[in-house]
Amino acid sequence: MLSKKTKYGLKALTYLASQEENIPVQIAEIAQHENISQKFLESILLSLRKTGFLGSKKGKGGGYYLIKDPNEILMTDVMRILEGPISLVPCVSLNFYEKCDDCPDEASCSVNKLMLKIRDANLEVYRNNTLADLIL
Amino acid sequence: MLSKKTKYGLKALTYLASQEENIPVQIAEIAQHENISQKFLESILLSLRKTGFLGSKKGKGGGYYLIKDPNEILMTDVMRILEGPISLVPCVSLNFYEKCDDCPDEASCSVNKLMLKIRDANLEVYRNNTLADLIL
DNA sequence: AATTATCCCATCAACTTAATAGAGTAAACA
DNA sequence: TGTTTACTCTATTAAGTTGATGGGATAATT
Repeated sequence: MLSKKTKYGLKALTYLASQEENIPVQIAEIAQHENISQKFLESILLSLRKTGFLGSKKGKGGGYYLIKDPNEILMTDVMRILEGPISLVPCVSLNFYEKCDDCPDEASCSVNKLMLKIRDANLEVYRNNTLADLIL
Repeated sequence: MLSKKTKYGLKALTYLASQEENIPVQIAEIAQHENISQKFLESILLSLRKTGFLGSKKGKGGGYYLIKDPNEILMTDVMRILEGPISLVPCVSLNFYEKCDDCPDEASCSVNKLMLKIRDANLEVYRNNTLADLIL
């Protein structure tokens, strides 16, 4: 299941992408428009800012705004920040590789085999979709 | 992340598929061979039996065995039993469809749009892989 | 009857998620 | 300069899920 964090994050990014560029949008406005708990959205936007997707401005007229062009925001990057590894199993992860503690040999592991295919299928989608593609 | 239930279930199925047909294999043997908690595996195999993948036999010489040919066991079916819906969001699920409570309109939802593509990509993999494909 | 191994109940600790509260900081404006 | 505005940060918490375990019931061999 997709976490609400990711769901909310994607919705917020989409909302920002549909706004005029570089005009800060307040958390409250996004939260209201997208039916999101404002406090929860706060922390999500913060993490998107810290990872270089968003800029922010404090005080009156402040808010969050996209830093990059929506065409250049890849879903691979967004998903890794919001949802974590794209792989369902660490032993097939490109960015978060880890050996499975219970598995003696990856080469002969049936789960590894299947999850490798799933990883590639998902990467294919995320790599070929930018934030711009999510806007109607 | 893939649940351990699914991981263990897949490993157990693979192990059974590599055995002689119709010869029951004991839980203990599978658990030992695949490094799985025996008690946990018990409940997994039980659910695979109740859903028509496995047969079982009690008493001495008992155990679990595959009912169908590995070539005819689709990963779509296995995954739905072990892991649940293939879709990451209920609003794009074929078998477990549900409207999102927070989303007023699916047609204009960016999450829906992306997750539809992910669902199709995953279905493509699971539909084209049988248990037989997992065996080396 | 005794042994073997599945069946099925119920419990439990650990972890994660989603949400909330509240105090701190920086910018704008009068 | 002081007040308002809105992001920043930490901490807490309720609820749910996961993975594991224990114990007894049931059925099939020997």
